[in-house]
Amino acid sequence: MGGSKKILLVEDDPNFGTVLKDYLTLNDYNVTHAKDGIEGLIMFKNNEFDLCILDVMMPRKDGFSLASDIRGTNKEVPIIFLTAKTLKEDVLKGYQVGADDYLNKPFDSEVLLFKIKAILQRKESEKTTESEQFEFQIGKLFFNSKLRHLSLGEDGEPIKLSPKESKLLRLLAVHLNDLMPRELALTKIWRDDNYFTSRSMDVYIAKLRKYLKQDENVEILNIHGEGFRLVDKT
Amino acid sequence: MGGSKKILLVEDDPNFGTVLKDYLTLNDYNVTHAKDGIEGLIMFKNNEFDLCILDVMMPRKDGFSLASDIRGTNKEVPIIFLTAKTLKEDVLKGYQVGADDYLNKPFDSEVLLFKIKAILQRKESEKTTESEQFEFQIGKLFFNSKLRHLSLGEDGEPIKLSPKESKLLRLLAVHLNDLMPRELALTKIWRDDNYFTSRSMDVYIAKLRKYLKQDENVEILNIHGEGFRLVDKT
DNA sequence: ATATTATGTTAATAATTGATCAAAAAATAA
DNA sequence: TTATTTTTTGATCAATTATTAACATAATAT
Repeated sequence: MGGSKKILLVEDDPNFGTVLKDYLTLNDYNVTHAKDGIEGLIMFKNNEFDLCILDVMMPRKDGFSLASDIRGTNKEVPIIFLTAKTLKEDVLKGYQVGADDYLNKPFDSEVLLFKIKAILQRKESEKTTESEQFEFQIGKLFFNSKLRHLSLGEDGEPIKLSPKESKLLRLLAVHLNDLMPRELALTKIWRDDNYFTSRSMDVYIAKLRKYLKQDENVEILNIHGEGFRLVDKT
Repeated sequence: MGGSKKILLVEDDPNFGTVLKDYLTLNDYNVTHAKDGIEGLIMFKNNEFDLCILDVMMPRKDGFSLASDIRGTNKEVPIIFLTAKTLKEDVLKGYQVGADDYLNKPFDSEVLLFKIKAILQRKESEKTTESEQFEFQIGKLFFNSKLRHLSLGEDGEPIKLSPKESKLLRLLAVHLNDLMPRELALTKIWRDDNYFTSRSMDVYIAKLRKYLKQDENVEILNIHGEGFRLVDKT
């Protein structure tokens, strides 16, 4: 089945895990079942998943720790926690680590399906808005967001950009000559919108401005309170 | 306080409702408390809310029914249900009617805060995708409400407008040659209709009039006690 | 006619947001 | 580990924006 979404299920209870896997498989999801956090992380790194369902209490590496690691490499993939505990600290910890949803065991499987569907739909509509374009020409500058190279002319000696520099420039380039909302960058790249991430972003804008000085027709303008605009006056 | 989000809280238990309202207010939300579904619906129709928190079991009109009515006029606003019941049918019903989240009473208030924050952030970033009209031509003037630019001719040197200036001009432009009720601007832009916001709006009208002088055929007229009218005599 | 309320406008002030440099902290590679 | 790169944070300054006061005129009602 080609179009089925890939789910990473990390659950140490073999019975429950198997049942859940079968249930999801029956509902047309492509499920990979990892037995603990360590295994989960390895599988995550070696595959591309559309969604992660993590048990919280697991030997070797708990769900929170795993979620942090996952977020370390991927700030996009939706995460759902399964937990027997209803402790407030746990719930908060979950949201802090970037959970998309939370389910207390025992839960109804139909509810889980609903949530999965809702979350995947949300992500889907976000994704279609922005293509996976990674090569841009901005004035005389050539920018490859995958290689993180910025060069003057197609084969000038490239400046190497850091991951965040590159992601930010890419977002700006996608919205060339148009507004790139501050919030968009903060939620997409920093995954949190607060005073500090906002300051951090400003620092990156300053860095990019330096790089872009190579072409005097290219600049990043601020729209106060809204965001930034990468303009090409050529 | 300008930036505080407006929450409609519909809860029939007076004690619980008041406590919750106070708690949210303390956390910088602007809370309107309705005592039952009917009152909630009236309030919803007369205001602009960023989020609705609805109790499920209420006299006169239950939360689901209210949610349907709300969705009837607004498909965007996030809805959180509060419920004592944990019935699966209820949860599904809630999601079907367009709930964004679900909380079982008793819940921890900090968790609620987290959810509110998460949901509002999500909606905020979705909003930027929205395709609202943002380009207007008024006489010889070209106005882009997203970039907050006003220029004489399609590519004249643009005047930069402030956020409120831009929002107000946009509302006027949407109602070009027609009445733009004072109340509309106050609820939509200032999110509060009182003496001070009203005076503030007058200040902004004065500012806009200055900008619009660029085209002698464009002006803002007052309709005493009603609002303003942006006219293009061309 | 006059009291009252609504609007017009300018300017001062307060509050928010952004730019930039430098240093600390954290993450990653050698 | 140590070295290097990347990211965050702090501090300071600059720019922008929103609100309010003050004083004006205009419209309406009694």
